[in-house]
Amino acid sequence: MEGKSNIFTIASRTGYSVSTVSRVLTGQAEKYRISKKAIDLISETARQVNYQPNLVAQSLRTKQSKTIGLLVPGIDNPFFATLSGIIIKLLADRGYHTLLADSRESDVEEEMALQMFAGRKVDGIISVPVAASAELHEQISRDIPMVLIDRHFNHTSLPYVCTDNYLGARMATDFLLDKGYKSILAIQGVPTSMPNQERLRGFTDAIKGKPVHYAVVGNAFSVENGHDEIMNCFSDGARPFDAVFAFSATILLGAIDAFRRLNIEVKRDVGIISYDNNGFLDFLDPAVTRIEQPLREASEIAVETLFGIIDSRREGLPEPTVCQRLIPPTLVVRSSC
Amino acid sequence: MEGKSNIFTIASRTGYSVSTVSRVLTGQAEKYRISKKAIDLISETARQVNYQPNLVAQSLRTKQSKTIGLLVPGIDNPFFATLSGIIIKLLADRGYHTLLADSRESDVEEEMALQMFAGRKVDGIISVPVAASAELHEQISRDIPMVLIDRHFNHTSLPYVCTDNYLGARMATDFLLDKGYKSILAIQGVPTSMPNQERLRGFTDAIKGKPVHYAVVGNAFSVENGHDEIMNCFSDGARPFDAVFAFSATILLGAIDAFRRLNIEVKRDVGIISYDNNGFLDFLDPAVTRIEQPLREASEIAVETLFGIIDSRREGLPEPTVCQRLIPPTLVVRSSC
DNA sequence: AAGCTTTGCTCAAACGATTGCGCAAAAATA
DNA sequence: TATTTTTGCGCAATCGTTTGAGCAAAGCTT
Repeated sequence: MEGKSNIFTIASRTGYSVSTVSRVLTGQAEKYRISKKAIDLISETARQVNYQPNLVAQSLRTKQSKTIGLLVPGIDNPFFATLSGIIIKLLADRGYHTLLADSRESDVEEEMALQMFAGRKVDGIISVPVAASAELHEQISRDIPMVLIDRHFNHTSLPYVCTDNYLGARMATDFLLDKGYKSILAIQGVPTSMPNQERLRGFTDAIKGKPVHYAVVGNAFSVENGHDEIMNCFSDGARPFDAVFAFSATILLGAIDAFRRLNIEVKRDVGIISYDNNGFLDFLDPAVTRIEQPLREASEIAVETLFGIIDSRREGLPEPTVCQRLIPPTLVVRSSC
Repeated sequence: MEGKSNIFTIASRTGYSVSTVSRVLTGQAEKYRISKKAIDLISETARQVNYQPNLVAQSLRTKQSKTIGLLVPGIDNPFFATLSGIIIKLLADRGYHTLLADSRESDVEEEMALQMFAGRKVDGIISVPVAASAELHEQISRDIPMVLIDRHFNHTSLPYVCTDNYLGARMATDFLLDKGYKSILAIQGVPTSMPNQERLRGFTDAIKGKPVHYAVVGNAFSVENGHDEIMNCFSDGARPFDAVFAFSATILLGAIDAFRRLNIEVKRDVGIISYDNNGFLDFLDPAVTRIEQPLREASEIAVETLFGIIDSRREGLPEPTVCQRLIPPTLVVRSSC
């Protein structure tokens, strides 16, 4: 009834010791040969007093919190929101709870979050890192199993599962080239971020040696950036490019908005292709051709990998070989180019 | 250095007792008249061994977890993603962490989440409830301070802060009427959900007594629902309505898609207005007139209210008067009607 | 010099669980 | 009946903190 029942309450009400109660309640009755009578009485009493184990005390004693820390750089970004939704569900299915932190693309907030995870004694961490250096992540991962998702570091032994941004960008660019576009404007996001670098590399590699004019501009995964760069390039009637490759859906939106202002019609006047998962892109007119990342698959692998490490460390087994996976994205063809 | 330093390590390295160390490290040095020498030595040693307090042990002892449970019905829904982002930030600013659970619109998952929050001894709960009955929420709220956001229950004393869905729907409908539309189709979401009921009431009240033809269809806050209902009503050239009021952005998208298939042009052939915050709606063509909910303001009030309860309970003061707020939404006029 | 205050710290008991070890009673075996 | 084995359970330490109470030494007062 009261929200204050603990293992001791049950012990005194049943006349058994706390040890026995604990063993029954944690399902260790067999192992310790508790009588059926005791089991029944204790279970029944526990139900009556509406016993809820104190997970804090449990964590302290067992050194298992049944909690995973999830660190994303912006939960309000639909991409990470979707990703989080999938991961939270996968964790819940395994009986784990999620402590969510948002670094908001700031490395000091990231550091605070990681320290908090460590203090909270989470059993594992799934992180979309923002820091330039792997140092802190590596340090923490010595104590706590960790896997990176969506972004990773160069030259690190941390396990990660990301989509192959290089490949995705090549696919996008090749598609444009196949369609016969002759001059392509790439609008990039944060230049230092790993996905951006890979996309850029994919783009330039794809275009290398082809008789195609191109340029790369931009510096943020934002609507404004997309808008501004289009305004710069296409103002006063200029038509320097016949196709645009937006490195994110946000950039794309800004670009579309700018084109509308400039009275340039997408598809007829200029082809457009974008990166990112975003079902919304289907509702634009024309619907936008894009590179989609297999979020579910990536999440599943990441979670799988994480528990692989957790389990092996718990058992004292040698760690599984570090999983560093790049998953190929898919090209979703619509009518924007 | 090692990740295993605790208060005891520091005690033995400095020669002081754990009590003294604890008091220094929790900033209670003054209060207990610890010498400056001790303070300096202990702090310095703590830094050297990279001491991180074990928050689990701390929670157990102090009965304060510095954690708030946040329960949403679908983190992958941009609306709740945005809301969560704001709330997480507000909590972090106050030094609180967020345990996020996703009920996925299921009341059994909601129940599990709430029980989990209770077991985890969170200091407070912010919930977007999905259950039909307030019972469980009310029960839990006796132990743990709680505030509802976005949705609430009828006849409950639980504090909540929601946007005024009735008012929003009236505003939307009045706007359509002012514009001279004569026959309006409302596509609703989950009929049993509180926001939907209020929106429906607002819609019918606004239309009552006006010389206007109308209908209400639909049953889910989904793209499919929007699509299907439009297909039903407008198929084979029928034009039974000159305006559509979509009760959510998802519904709206489905509707737009259907109109496109039917070769019906939004704005010229039919006016459209929508509910929900979604910056994306500005990038549709035409941009969609809509009712936006002041998420930031609501979140701030909710967090404020929650800490009001937390603080007063901690101090043993009488609880603040129950805060039940309806915040007026705003009409964002674009060109879709 | 005796008594009173202040200073600076330590002791030990919580918080609510888990768990290795041990032990009495009952049952089985000899 | 004496011994061994099994059954069923309890004792007490432990996880890493916090905190009320207490106490010796130093300083002050008269």
